[in-house]
Amino acid sequence: MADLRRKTGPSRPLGELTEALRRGERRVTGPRLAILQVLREHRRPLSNKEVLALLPQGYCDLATVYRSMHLLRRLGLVQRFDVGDGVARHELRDAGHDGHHHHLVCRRCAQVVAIDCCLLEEVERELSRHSGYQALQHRLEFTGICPDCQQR
Amino acid sequence: MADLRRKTGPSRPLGELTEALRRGERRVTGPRLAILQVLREHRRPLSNKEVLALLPQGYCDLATVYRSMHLLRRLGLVQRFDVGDGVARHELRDAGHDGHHHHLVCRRCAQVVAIDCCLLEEVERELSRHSGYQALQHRLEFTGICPDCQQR
DNA sequence: TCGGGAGTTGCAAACGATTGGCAGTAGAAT
DNA sequence: ATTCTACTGCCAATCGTTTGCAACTCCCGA
Ligand SMILES: [Mn+2]
Ligand SMILES: [Mn+2]
Ligand SMILES: [Zn+2]
Ligand SMILES: [Zn+2]
Repeated sequence: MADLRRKTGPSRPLGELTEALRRGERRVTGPRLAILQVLREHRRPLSNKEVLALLPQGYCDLATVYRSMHLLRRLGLVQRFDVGDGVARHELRDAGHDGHHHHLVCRRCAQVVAIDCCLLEEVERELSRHSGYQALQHRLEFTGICPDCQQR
Repeated sequence: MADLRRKTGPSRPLGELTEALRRGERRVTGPRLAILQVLREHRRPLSNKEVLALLPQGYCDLATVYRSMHLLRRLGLVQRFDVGDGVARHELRDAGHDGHHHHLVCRRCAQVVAIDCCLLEEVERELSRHSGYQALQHRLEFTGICPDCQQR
């Protein structure tokens, strides 16, 4: 089995991201640029509130973060994650391949381990053949107790 | 690869379920029995509202459904699913093994295909070794376009 | 069979995340 | 600079879920 741990590479350049906006007939605004910067600098699933908090003081409204995140997702720039606590989180996608990936989250302290490789392509093909469903996608998240939290 | 489709067996008997309640120092009440009946008769992920609607008219309160579902989950009798639409769903666990399973849901009509086997035990072992995390669990759901919806 | 007490329930208010309306603001093309 | 719209801030509205509390009921022991 391949190494499951993820070696996070550098984020794709900001210019490439704004280019995606223009291609989508969307405007490159202050709030959107700032949100992209935050996502580029913090490469882990962030809630919209967290994104807002990481923005310059009072820089934009929470509703704008929500709307921007919807847009970025429609454009395929971010991936959405649901841990099951009723709060959506987003993370910038890597360049190249479709960039989707998965996580291992500690159930006590929420520490996150990123998982680089996805082992479900073959499963998806088989599942598609059996079920007749097409254009399969999946969401997969692991939880566990991290080494630190085990010592208590 | 094993057959991914799930052959749903009969539900575990009601007596076995109420026994679990008693073992957990909990009382076997009218609402809890009725909710268990609904879960036994509809073996697919149900939202709390759906469960309430399937109950005899005005039988119990939505808050009671929520509280009961929490309890059933703590006792390990039901499994919770999050499709990503902000609504939690629950399904009765099978007897025997830990009973967890996964689904393939159509993104257009929400038709559900149950997936019997879980192929992630080996992955979890490997992931635990690499990361040091313990007591791993996972949530995995597939989506796609079902055969019916493809013809449009 | 008959209390009594802890566990449960119904009802409504509270909550937190997310969305929608709307009038004013600001990209960007001309 | 002008103009056309997309976009934003502000705030109310939604929606799923949780919680406080008084009334009720399951269950055990007398
Ligand atoms: Mn990640
Ligand atoms: Mn199922
Ligand atoms: Zn994957
Ligand atoms: Zn599994």
